[in-house]
Amino acid sequence: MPAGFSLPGVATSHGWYALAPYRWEAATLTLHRVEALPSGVVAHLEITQDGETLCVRSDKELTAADIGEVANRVRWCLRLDEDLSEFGELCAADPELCASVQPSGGRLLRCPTLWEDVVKTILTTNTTWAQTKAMAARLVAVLGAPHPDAPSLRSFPTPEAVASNEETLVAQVRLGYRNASVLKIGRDIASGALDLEALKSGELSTPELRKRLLSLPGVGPYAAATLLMILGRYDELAVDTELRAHVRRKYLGGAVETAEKQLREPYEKWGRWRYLAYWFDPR
DNA sequence: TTCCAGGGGTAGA
DNA sequence: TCTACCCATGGA
Repeated sequence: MPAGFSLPGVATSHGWYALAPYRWEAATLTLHRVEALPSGVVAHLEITQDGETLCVRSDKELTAADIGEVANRVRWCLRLDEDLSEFGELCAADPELCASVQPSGGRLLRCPTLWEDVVKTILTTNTTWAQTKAMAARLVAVLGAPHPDAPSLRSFPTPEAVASNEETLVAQVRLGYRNASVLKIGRDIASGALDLEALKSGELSTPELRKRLLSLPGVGPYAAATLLMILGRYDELAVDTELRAHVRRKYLGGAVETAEKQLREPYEKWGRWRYLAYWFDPR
C-alpha cells in the first residue's frame, strides 16, 4: 500500500462510490462491491483498511485464480500502483489545496473495467447526478449478474449482457438517448471489434488515447477528459457546467459569458496535473 | 407547461 | 472552427 494511503479518502474522492455496484458504508468505513469472477462466482466483496493493511473479504469461497483477479481489480480501482508524488510535491506550496488533496492523496476511485467507467461517464452527461445514480442502479438491477444468496445484489453488466438485451435496456433501464451509445459500445466489445481494456496498457500517448476515446459514440470532449483521468492522464480538463460555475465564481468575478480559454486558464500552469488541480481546488 | 441538468452529434456557415 | 438545434429522461 502507498505511504499514507487512506481507503475512506480514496473511496469518497469523487462520486463513483455512489454508483452501483459500488456502495460506501460510512459508519464502518467499508467499500462494498459485487463482482462476477472468472470462475463464474458472483461474490460480495467488502474492502476495509486496518492500519497499514488493506482487507478484502469475500462472502464466497474463491479459487486461487479468482483471488488473484480480485487483487488485480482492487489494485486498479484504488490506484495502488499509481505514482502521484510529483503532484503531491507541487501541491505543497498551497496549504488549502494541500489540505483538500490530503485525504485521498490525489487518487480518484475508478471501476475494474474501462467498459464500466465509459458507461458511467456517459451516464453523467446532460443530466443530474440524481439521475446518473438512478440510471446506474437500474442498469445493474436489470442486467447485472445476480448474487446467488441475495438476487438484489448484482454485478455490473457485461458488454454481452447489454448487447443482447436491447429491448430490456430501452424499456427498463431507461437511459434515454444514451441507450444507443451504450448499446453500440457493448455490441462492439462483445463482437471483438472494440478492445477497450487494451487502452489501459499505458502504451498510447495521451493525444492518441484521447482520439480513441472521442471515437466512441456518446463520448465528446468532456467525457474523453473524464476518461483520460480514469486512465491516469490528467492533462485535459473536463469542461462541464460544474467547472464553468466554479471557475466563474472563484476566478472570474461571477462573469456569465466566458470563453473556454478563460475557463482553462487558472489551471494551465499545472501542466500534466491540470485535472487534479481543478478537482481538488477548494470551492 | 416549461426549463434544464457534471453534453454529444450533426448540419450549415 | 463556430453556432444552432435536437436529442430521452425526470425533477423542479
